[in-house]
Amino acid sequence: MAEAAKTVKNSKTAITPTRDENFPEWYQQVIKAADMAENSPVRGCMIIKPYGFAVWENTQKHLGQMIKDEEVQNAYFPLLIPLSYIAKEAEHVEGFAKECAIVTHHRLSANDKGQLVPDPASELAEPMIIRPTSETIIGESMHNWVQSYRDLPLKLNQWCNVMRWEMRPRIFLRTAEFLWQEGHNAFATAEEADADARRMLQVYYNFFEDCMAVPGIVGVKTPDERFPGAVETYTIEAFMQDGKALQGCTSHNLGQTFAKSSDIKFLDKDGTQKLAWTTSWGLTTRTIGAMIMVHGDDDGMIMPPKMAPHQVVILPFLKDDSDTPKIMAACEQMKKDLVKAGVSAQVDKTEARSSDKMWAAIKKGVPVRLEIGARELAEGNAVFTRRDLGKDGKKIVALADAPAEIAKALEQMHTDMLERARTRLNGQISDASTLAEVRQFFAAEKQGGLRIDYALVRGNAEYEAIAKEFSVSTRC
RNA sequence: CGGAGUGUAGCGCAGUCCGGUAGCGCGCCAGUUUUGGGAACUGGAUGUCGGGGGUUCGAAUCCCUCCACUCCGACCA
Repeated sequence: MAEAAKTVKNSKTAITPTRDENFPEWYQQVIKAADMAENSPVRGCMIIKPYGFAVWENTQKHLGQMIKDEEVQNAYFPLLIPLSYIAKEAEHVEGFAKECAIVTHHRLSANDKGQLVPDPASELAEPMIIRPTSETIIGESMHNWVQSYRDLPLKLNQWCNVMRWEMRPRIFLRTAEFLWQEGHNAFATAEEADADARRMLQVYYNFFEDCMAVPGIVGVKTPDERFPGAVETYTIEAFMQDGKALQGCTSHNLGQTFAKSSDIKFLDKDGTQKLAWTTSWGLTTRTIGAMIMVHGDDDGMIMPPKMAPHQVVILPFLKDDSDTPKIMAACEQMKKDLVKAGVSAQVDKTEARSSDKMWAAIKKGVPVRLEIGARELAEGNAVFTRRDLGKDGKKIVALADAPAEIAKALEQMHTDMLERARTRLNGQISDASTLAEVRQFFAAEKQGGLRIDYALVRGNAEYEAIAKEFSVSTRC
């Protein structure tokens, strides 16, 4: 009887329901259990909590550097865009009109019932929209800044928030307000622009693999799914554990569409006025959702080491009060040694019981847990566990070797996570055994609230054929 | 924005049909014993019953209305 009860307890997962039982619900529970984000009083807008925001900060850190390495400069443009700007490009208007928030007044005043209302006297001569994307307002600056071919290429990026009034919001994946970086580049020739759109997609691809441990599948959007106004939209699709694809980020070759509407002209070497060619490329907080759905398990989040708010959590095991100062000092010293070895670490100083601290770390997906108690100090050992290997992944090393060993383990963990995700992805796609099934797979429309676009594995002739049919490319 | 469902303590829920003192489990706080993959006992605190309006002696419960969330559609750069 007691035996049976114990079995049940041990087999319990931290997250209910499990991935198999209800994937969308599992996703939300993981976010809650990891304390990453929550819904806000404002419809469709999320509150990103410190543990979730730290993941975004790591995105800014790693991807931000990769973008700078492409000789792109950071800048900042206004949140509000005059309505006339966005109205300059017909297709663009068509694409965004239905989800724009509009600012029409600049002041409140009390009406005769004492309620605060927009002051009728403060109505703006021209309404402003809250940016859903910044092509038009950055185009206006490019118009001013570009005179000569010597001013090109001009490469700008901004980290900001944008707003798209989504009807069915979903935390991280589709929110009315979200954070992103948007890059906007201008070139003198069509060839340079297309090469740039592809190169920036490659930057994202590298970020997906090298930092998020998410294997990407590169594709080109079909004409009706292109960014409004774009000549070509390149995309990276990531595959979730439920077999669905999620658009991770996009890179657009905008041709001369926006150069035309914003009048971005330059005097070329040959003395003639020419229109510039532009690109834009963006990656949003949605990728955090993708990371969760690619890596999480039934005990919660598993953070890829490079994206983890802290890579190691040091768990002090305290029993006897007299040992406490000694153990805490050892933990703090270990934290310093880890930092010296290039590993970010945090000591769990909460008063929770050891097992609760451990479960908190498991649910948050901290890559490595390091246990330090009286036993370790007495034996001169350190016990650490990789989150992705479960309780069987415990490793015992000499206390002094721990920092180096953990640094090594984190690297291996990244490799393993990427490999695991890639194997799963290949399995999902090769499950479709006939050409008809594969075609159906790529042509599939929305399922369970997540959009399925299209994707394919590179280097397979059959998939290549389908790729052609669905206007998907295997390389960028 | 169309269809369906839900809103009661921090979380998960019962109570609503048939109006009559606001409940349960977990969590939280205090204490004791415990402590290395989710501890046990004892005691305790916590509610504009989503908001507003109406019916009634009396509303979580009935009626109207608004709001939010979840799922299914539509939309999705």
